[in-house]
Amino acid sequence: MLLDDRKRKILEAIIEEYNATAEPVSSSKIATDYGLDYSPATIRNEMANLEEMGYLEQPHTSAGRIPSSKGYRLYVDNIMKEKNLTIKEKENIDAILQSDIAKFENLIKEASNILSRLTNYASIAMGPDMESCTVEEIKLVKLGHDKLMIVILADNGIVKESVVKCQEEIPEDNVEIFNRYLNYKLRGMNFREIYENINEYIEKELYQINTNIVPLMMELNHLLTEQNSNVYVDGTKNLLDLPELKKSETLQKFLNIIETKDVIKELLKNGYDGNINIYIGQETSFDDLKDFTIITYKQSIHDKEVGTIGIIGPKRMDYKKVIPTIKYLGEAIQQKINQGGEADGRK
Amino acid sequence: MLLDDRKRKILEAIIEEYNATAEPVSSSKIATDYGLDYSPATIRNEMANLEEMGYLEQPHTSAGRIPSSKGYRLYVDNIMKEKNLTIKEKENIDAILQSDIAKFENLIKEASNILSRLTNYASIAMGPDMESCTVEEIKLVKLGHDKLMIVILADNGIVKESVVKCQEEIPEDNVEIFNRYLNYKLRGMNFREIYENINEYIEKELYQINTNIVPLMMELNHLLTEQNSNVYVDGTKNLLDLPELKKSETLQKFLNIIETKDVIKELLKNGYDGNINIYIGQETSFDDLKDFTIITYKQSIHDKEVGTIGIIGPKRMDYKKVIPTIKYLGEAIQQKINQGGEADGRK
DNA sequence: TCTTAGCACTCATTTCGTTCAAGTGCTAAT
DNA sequence: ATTAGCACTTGAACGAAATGAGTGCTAAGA
Repeated sequence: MLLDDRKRKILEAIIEEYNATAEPVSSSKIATDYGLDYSPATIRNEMANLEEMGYLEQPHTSAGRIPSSKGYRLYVDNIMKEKNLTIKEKENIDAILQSDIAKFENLIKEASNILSRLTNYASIAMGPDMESCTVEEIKLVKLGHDKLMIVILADNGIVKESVVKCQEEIPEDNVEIFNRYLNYKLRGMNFREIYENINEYIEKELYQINTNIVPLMMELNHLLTEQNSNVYVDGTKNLLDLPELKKSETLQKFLNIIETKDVIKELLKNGYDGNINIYIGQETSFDDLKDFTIITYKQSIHDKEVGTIGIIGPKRMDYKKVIPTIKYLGEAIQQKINQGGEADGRK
Repeated sequence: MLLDDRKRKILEAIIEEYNATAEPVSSSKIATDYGLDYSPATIRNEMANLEEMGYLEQPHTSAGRIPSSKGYRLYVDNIMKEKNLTIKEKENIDAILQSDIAKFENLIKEASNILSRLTNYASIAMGPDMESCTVEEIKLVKLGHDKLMIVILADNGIVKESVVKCQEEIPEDNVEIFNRYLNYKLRGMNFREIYENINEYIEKELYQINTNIVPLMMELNHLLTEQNSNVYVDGTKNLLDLPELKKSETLQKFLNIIETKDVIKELLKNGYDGNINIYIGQETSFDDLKDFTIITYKQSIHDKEVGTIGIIGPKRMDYKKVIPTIKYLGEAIQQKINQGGEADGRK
């Protein structure tokens, strides 16, 4: 069967109506309210066709139709026209991003928070996988009389740090020695390499100088292996009022996704076609996600992934608006990341 | 009416039964299963009395009784006997706390995570209010060619840090000057004092040396004012299966508490009688909390508050077990915090 | 050949009465 | 003071009937 223009128009109308009401859409509604000059009967025939083609679904025989994931996919890819952000909206986003957030993890969290407020869905954010990063610099900083802070600057610009409390005061010059030695040994090395091979060796070398190297190296190891890919979710609250979550079963499923985070992590890690990825309903094969859509935007610096932001909301999502929003924000952040990087340096 | 021993025994039995089943408890159940040598009719009379005294409630005329908040309060304060942790359980907790987590925020999060796993309820954690802290030390650390990390050690041992990306490379000796100057000016000063008064002055003084002082001071300000009292919630998932959350209305209320966090923040901040505080149901006057109990434990170093951990669960909570657990964990952490502080320093 | 009016049919939802069982409160006997 | 006995209350479960939204199909009209 051919997907002619009338079918597209009808599908579009159904999606728009369904997005607004979350109720199955009847033929008469489309016939009367959407300016298509056909009788309900004709619409009905077309709806039957669209269902046969997999773009619509029918909850039960005597109900209206709702868009299937395939229907939404078609809509997103071929039918809808993205609604550009107004200048006002853009200015808003720009303004929020003005402030100097240099610590990347914070930037990504902040961005995700903005996103959830902007879209009124829940937002998700995840740091990068650091395994393949290399060490650009290590610094040990003495704090007070008994604390040492380890700071690692990675080649993707991300800074990781942690504080170790020592048993006794460490002389300043010991710190200096550690510092030099660690940099000498570890600079340029891969995170994974370091914790797989070299640790024990260094520990032995430095143990004679100061036994406090032991907890220090433990913490260093911890810093290197620590999952940076923690998933942050924000704005869950936005979704709680959705009619699709009124059934406590769906709500449970949703909370399960949000709480366990494994599924989200999995999704955010993959992503194949460019920065922006859209997963509509059962496209992901995670059953719990079948009523939800996730849209992600991957951030990178010089081709190195540094994190991902995104939103999760009902399949019945305002794609026309949400997609441009996430794109704009994603690009704005991208620019902000690259800004000081090397390019213009203008503020 | 007098609260005699038999009444207490019956109340105890009812609470125990209700805690196990989450169903209204009938007189016959108590009479047969709880070794009280009375007939259902007698129990029934006593139940009526207990209700009159406010310790029990009746969902509707022909139902059994459930304990009221007042009933639970009496039970917790005067009736139940805390069930001491087994040696095994204590060892378990000790073992988990072994690892060297020096950054306080992480320690408190970790502790709350343990708590949620130990109790099977949701756990909450909150950092301290830093407003009244004083600066013990400030360090600026140069990272790479264009980044500066600001590190502040507060008098309660908490370390705060942030990274600023600069417009151009800052010479090592400028950093040194900043460092000395900031320490000279700010050491011993109160967080609030600093951001209220002195900032602008310093900025002027140092602007001539290097204009990058501007974003630096902005970030410093941000570090000082930043709400450290963020509330972390963990293990929400544990509660989702509870029968009391089967009604989507209660679930919504619960999620609202968890998401907005204001209520929790409020509670965690107050707390009047010692480290441990127990809020049972409507004792808090937050209506959404009326079906829940929150137990908190306040952590401090040398009388300075450094954070709070706690749990949130159904009113029908296993108090006998939970309270000793939270006490033990709280004290263990307390010890861990104080450990390196100045006392013995033994590992 | 495409469109549509008309109508029978399906099925979720609502409503209402009935039954059922759990559990109480009260009275009277012990 | 305790308790057996019994009437009474009430939520929950079940089923039948009514309701109504919306479809699918047929046959007539453009």
